[in-house]
Amino acid sequence: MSGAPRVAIGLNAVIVAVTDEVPRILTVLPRTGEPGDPAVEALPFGPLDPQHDRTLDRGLRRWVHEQTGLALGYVEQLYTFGDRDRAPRAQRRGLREVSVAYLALVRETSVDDAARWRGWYEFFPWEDWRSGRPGLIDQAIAPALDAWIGGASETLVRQERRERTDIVFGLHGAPWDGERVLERYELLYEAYLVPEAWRDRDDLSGLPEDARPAPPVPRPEPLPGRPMAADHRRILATALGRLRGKLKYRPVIFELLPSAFTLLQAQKVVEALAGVPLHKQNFRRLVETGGLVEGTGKLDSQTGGRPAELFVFRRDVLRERPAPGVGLPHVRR
Amino acid sequence: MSGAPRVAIGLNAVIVAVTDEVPRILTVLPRTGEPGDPAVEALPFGPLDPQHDRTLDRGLRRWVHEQTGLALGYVEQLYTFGDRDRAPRAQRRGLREVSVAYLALVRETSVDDAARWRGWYEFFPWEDWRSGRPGLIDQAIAPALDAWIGGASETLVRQERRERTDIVFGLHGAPWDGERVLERYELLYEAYLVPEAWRDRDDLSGLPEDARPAPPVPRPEPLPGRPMAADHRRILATALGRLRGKLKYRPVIFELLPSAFTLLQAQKVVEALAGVPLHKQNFRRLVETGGLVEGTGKLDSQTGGRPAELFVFRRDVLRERPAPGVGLPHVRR
DNA sequence: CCCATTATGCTCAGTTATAGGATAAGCCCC
DNA sequence: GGGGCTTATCCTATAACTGAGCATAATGGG
Repeated sequence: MSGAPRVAIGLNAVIVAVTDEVPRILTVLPRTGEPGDPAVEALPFGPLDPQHDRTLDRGLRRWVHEQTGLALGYVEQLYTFGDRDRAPRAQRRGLREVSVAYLALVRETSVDDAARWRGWYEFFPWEDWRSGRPGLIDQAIAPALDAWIGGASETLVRQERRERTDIVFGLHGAPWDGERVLERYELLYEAYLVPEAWRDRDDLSGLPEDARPAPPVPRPEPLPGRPMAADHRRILATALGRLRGKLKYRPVIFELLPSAFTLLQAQKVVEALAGVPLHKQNFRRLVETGGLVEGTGKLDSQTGGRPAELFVFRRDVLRERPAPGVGLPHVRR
Repeated sequence: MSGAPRVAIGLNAVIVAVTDEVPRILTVLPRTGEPGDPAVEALPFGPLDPQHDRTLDRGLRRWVHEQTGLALGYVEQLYTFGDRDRAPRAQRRGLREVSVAYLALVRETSVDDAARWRGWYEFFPWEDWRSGRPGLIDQAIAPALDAWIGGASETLVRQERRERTDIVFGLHGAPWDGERVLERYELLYEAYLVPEAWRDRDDLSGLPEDARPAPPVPRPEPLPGRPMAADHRRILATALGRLRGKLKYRPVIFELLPSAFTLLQAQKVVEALAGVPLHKQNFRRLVETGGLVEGTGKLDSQTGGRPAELFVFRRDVLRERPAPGVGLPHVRR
């Protein structure tokens, strides 16, 4: 390492939109790839201008607008990532990069060429249960994790690994918890089942390894799911988990919907993010009796069947009820 | 301001314990007070060692232990505070201080002389509803906020202020939401009802003020509630709000309880943090049928009445149910 | 005009939450 | 040793909510 490390602070944005029932996030192609690298996309990233950015989120809005042309509306701080090994390349330059990640919800619009929309589940194919339990889990993930569990020499370690995989992936009778997105990704990372694990290891070769467990031999096949630069897929997982949790107690979907919408549109947005199908009549009952929406009397006849009434979000609900959300059902077994 | 501002990163800890039904947090007396300042306490604060602290929370644990002798158990990242004006004194030295705040839950123990335990509600007297709605709200807060609302010259601004005070303080028929701790503090800050608002303003004199609204004339009496250094009371408010939310869906109280406890002890801890009284029989049913605890068969006869059974936390519950928590009732009107 | 399609209204049973009555098992005091 | 106080524990009545599905309504397309 070259000299005493400095600390740099940056801002990451997970910018979410839902169109055509697909949840999407905005990615960029970082220009700073190393020669010969495959082109891995990254989350939009920008520095904090300590003099002029009055708050962190204003700084974020500023450079997101500069980089992509997007003017962000709803923005919420997500988490601050500061692990020493989170950005091995910066680390080799003697820089400790701490990044404050934000979640932004927008209505999808076209963006500058430098950026593009990507389906969220391209990065986490195992998170989309809208058509039932993804086959990927039983076909690829569970066997690979079994191999990882068996790769531990000590019984106790094997037991811990088994317990953890069961909980986070809902195996052997444990329920599936849609919010544990990050725990699932981190487990796959530790088990060397995502490409980032190997890449980071290579990037760190020569540095002290602390207590990092030995990688499995033979090297397992990486799972489907698009990798990202640095720890950005971890940030993305954090965002999805947080958003899924937030849906239940804050009316955030309306940030993603047009000002007037049908109830099915709203339901599809919730399903897209939660990753589970919902019961139509109950969803309707929930948002209507919960006072979250009010009918406009206008109809949308683009439905293919009976025209649907257009609804608008009732802002007053924030005043009336402490925690209005849409409430997701538990996935039953 | 002296030269181009640099960015410094620090870590703050909100360390919580509950003893004798009083929720407490650990404070320190910063040695860096300006001459003539009244002694304002601060949250424990320490730097990140970019070279040796592998993760942010390890850095936190390191210096918390060095400063106070405490070895932290449960630690969770809270929020990252980076407003330019959050630490006016550092700012005048040309430093942009970004601070990552953590929440730690411990069982109260004695600490080094440099630190001391303070009741949480000393800082937020209006948050403790265990004996009913605090008189402070109607006697002092509501009138002071009324004056602030009336102090706006434009009707629209007055309307917004009215709406906001109603929502966050549960006035004029709006429900009280125990989680809006930060919103309440920030409202009081904006209304110049907490000492920090005036202090920060004085500290910033000479600097550009942007769109900061003019302070009210005449200067209102500050409300009861102990002030803190910099924006630490804001951090504290964030922590209380987050903890109150978390109680509902994660079994965090057990971090604050001894390994064996009676159900009433557990209930009192929840009440202390949530700030509301709970129905005893229902609390018992909730934690018992929720599988959060299991009886040990041993009895505690220190109760003053019939001896209570001692219970322990069932770790297995994390495996069985996605979101086990104790569930707080809504405050009804 | 029949049919496919989507919207919307309604029911029903099972579950969960709120509130409180009733009883149990200690202690203190006389 | 019994009455009264205190806290623990069990249990029930009622209300509210949830998940699931049936039935009907309103379109457009052959």
